[in-house]
Formats: sequence, structure tokens, C-alpha cells
Amino acid sequence: MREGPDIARIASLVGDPARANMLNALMGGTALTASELALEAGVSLPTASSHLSKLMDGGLLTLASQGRHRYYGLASAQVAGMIEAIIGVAEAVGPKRVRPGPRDAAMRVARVCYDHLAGEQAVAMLDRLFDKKLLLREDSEIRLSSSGASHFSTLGIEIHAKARRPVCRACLDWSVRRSHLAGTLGAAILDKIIAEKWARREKDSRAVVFSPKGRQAFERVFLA
Amino acid sequence: MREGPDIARIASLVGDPARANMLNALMGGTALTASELALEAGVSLPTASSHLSKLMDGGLLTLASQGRHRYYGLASAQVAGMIEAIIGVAEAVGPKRVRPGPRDAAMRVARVCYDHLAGEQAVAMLDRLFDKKLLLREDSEIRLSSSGASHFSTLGIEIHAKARRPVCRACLDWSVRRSHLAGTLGAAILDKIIAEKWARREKDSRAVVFSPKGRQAFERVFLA
DNA sequence: GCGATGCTTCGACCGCGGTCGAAGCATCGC
DNA sequence: GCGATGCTTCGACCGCGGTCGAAGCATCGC
Repeated sequence: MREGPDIARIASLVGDPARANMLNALMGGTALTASELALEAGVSLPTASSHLSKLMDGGLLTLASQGRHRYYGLASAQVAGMIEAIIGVAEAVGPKRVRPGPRDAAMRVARVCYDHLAGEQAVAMLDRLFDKKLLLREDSEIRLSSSGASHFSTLGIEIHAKARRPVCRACLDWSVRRSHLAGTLGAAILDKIIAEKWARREKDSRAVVFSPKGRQAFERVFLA
Repeated sequence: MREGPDIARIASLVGDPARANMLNALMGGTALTASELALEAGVSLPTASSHLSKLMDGGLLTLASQGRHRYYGLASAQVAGMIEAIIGVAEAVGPKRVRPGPRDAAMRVARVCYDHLAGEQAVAMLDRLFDKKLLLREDSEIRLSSSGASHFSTLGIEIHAKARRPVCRACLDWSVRRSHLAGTLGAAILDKIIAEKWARREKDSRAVVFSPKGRQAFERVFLA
């Protein structure tokens, strides 16, 4: 017997197939209603509702009531990071696919993680942002430099300093096992990519597919 | 219903209290026998044995048979990283401790993660290794530079290139939410710290406690 | 070879937690 | 105000999986 954080409780919340499907759906970043999540998980509304209240109790979800609609979303980028880590182990352990399908390849290159970009493109971007000193590794955090602040402002990327959420954060990437950029800046950059139509979200998947022109634009702005 | 990696299966393996205790014990980095793990988890030997075979089937553990002793250990640093991520969420979500005890503080500063050092000290060390170009962020990996190779060799830190395990890897740190160094180099550095008696493992905990002199030595070598 | 040690397998028990239909509650539009 | 919509709560059912004692199996020392 041991003391400490109740990791079995958290893991068992993710350890039910219906709840895992719900959390996976929420990794897309969009908050969803109980009905949508029930459909996603393949269970009835009462069952979904019971699962959702458990996830809420466990602190994995947040709830935004808008009239009679109740939108459930992941509680934090930390929760998203944990789910990515579990996905990573499941991928590594799971039955080796005979050939990794095109969607898998797309997922490895670029995908949505909660509300920011993940995958090889995202990891490369974070590296370049450090190289160009737009972001600084500092002590135990990632900090936006003053040149970085004006740089992103010039690009039309507005950084909203939200309460309790850092502007920059590292998030571990399961496909390449390196970090990509999370935090409000990470989210704002993904917004920019979608708004500029450089890439589109693939339906019913977390994959982010760049158009040829969009890829060039992204590389010019973030990887040059 | 969705396709994809079976994250519920992996999470449910961690989601049982007995198994969570076992995995937590194995985060100390030492491989343990079934009897030791049964004690750790507070269950009988048959029960422990059943849990261990489930964890083996799920790919979370490796087994090294030595005569009639069978030593179980975590399957990979990736599995260790996932468990750290779950611990991180459990810490964040769990009941706020009235005052974080001294052991918690020690854990935040320096602790063992599987077989390498984690915590603020470890994160600071990785930063400095990048600053000094002993390690290089490259493409999608961390690489040892040639100056790094000779540097560690001078320090008496031998890097064993094991099959299927990278020399350098980033591992997400729950206490500061940044990366520290894993991989065979990360493991070798921890070995050095313990061998030089700069720090000792606290009994029945993952905390690593530096002596005053040891801390100075560590900072001179790795943080200067 | 034979008892000792360390672990796994077998079998039986049991209770936690997932499941859904029916009923209840809250907010909506008009 | 009243029906419609969206969700939660209630209650009853059920089966999966955790549990351990007893028995079995493998390797040890000598």
C-alpha cells in the first residue's frame, strides 16, 4: 500500500471504452454536448450522462452551459497531454498494422491535440521558434521573447492571456516523442492556420491536412 | 464507436489500484519480483501474479528470469512517461494538500523517473546541456554532439548504445511540465550521481536527496 | 533425488460498476 | 402557459473482473 496521488482513479476513468471514446473525441478540441458524445461512444444518453458526471467528478472535463445545451470539453491541456501519452503507449503496444494507412501518416505529420497543432510539423515549428529566439527556454518554462511578441503581433496572431493558462507550454508528442507548443500561443497559431485555410481539419479525425499552397505558406512563416 | 489504438485497454491496466501501486513501485527503476510487488500492492501472491500477467500481455512490463527469480520491470521509458503524465493529472486534480509535505517538495526538486533523474534539477540540467551545445535538438530528436560525447566521456559517463533504446530522449516532467533527459544517457547520468554519492535515493520513495556537497558538485558539473 | 523456495494456475466466490427504459427536471420557442 | 427539446436521475439487471486458498509446476541447493 502506498500514499500519494490517486493514479488508479484517473486511469480507470480513461479505462472504460465508452469514456475513452468520449475523451478521444474531445481531443479534437471542440466542446461537445452529451448527445453528441453518446453517439461518439456508442451508448445511450443515460449511460453517457453517467459517464460524463464521473469524468466531471474526476476533474477531467469542464462544462459550459449555454441555455439548454451543455458543452463538455477537456479540463486542461495537461489532461490532453496525458491522453496523448496513453495513445502513444497504445500505438506502440498495439498490433502492428500491416501498412500504416494514409490517415496514420497524415496524423504523424500534423494533427490537432486538444486546441493546438501536434505532429512532426508542430515539433519542427517549436524548434525553429527557439532557434530564432522568438521563444526562450527559461528556467522551468517557455517564455515569449519581446521580439517574439512583436513577431506574432505582426503576423496577426493575438495572444490572449487567459487566467490560469500559460501562453506557452511544452506538450509531449507521441508520434515523434518530442515536444510541440501548447498554451494560448499554440492555440492561436492553430487558429491562424485554419483561418488562413492553409490546412483543414479532416472530418471525424484529428488529422490536419495542409494544401500545397498552405504548406508553403506555413513553412515560409514558421519553418524558414 | 471509433477505430484506432486501444487506449481504454492501456488505461484500464493502470486503472486498478493494485496494478497502479505496482507500476508506481516500478517507477523507482529497480526491477522487482512478484513477491515484492504483491507486498507493494497489498494483495496476495496469486492476485499479484494475475495482475502481472495482465500487465505483461498489455505490453507495459518486461520480464527477466534469473533462475527461480523473475524480475518485472517497466517495458520502456515511454511507458514511464505515460505514468508520469497520469501522476501529473492525479496531482493536479487530487485533493489539495493543506501544506505540501517535505517529501513532496523533495520530489519536485529531484526524483527518479524509471531510470533517470526527473524534477526541477533535471529540467535545468537538460536546458544547460542544450545551451552548452553538448546536446542538440535535431529535427525530431535529441542528439549527442561530438563535443558532448567527449565531455561525458571525460566525466567518466560511458554511454552504452543499447538496441532499440535511444541515447537521448525527452521525457515530460509533471512537476514543472517541461522535459527532462531520458534515454541511456539520462540513465547513465543518474548512475553517476548515485555512484559519486552526490545524492541518495530516499527509502520507499522516488525522491532523490542531494547532500550539500553533492549538490555543489552536481551544479558545478551540470548546471554551471 | 528430495525437500525448499518462488511463482503460476485453477476454481469458486462476490461485488463493483456499466447498461438502459422510464420517469423527472430544466430551458426553450411562441 | 404549454408542448418540445435536451439532459439527468432512478431503479433494476447483469456480467466482468478482482480476490484468495489450494493445488500444481519449475528451479534451486546439496
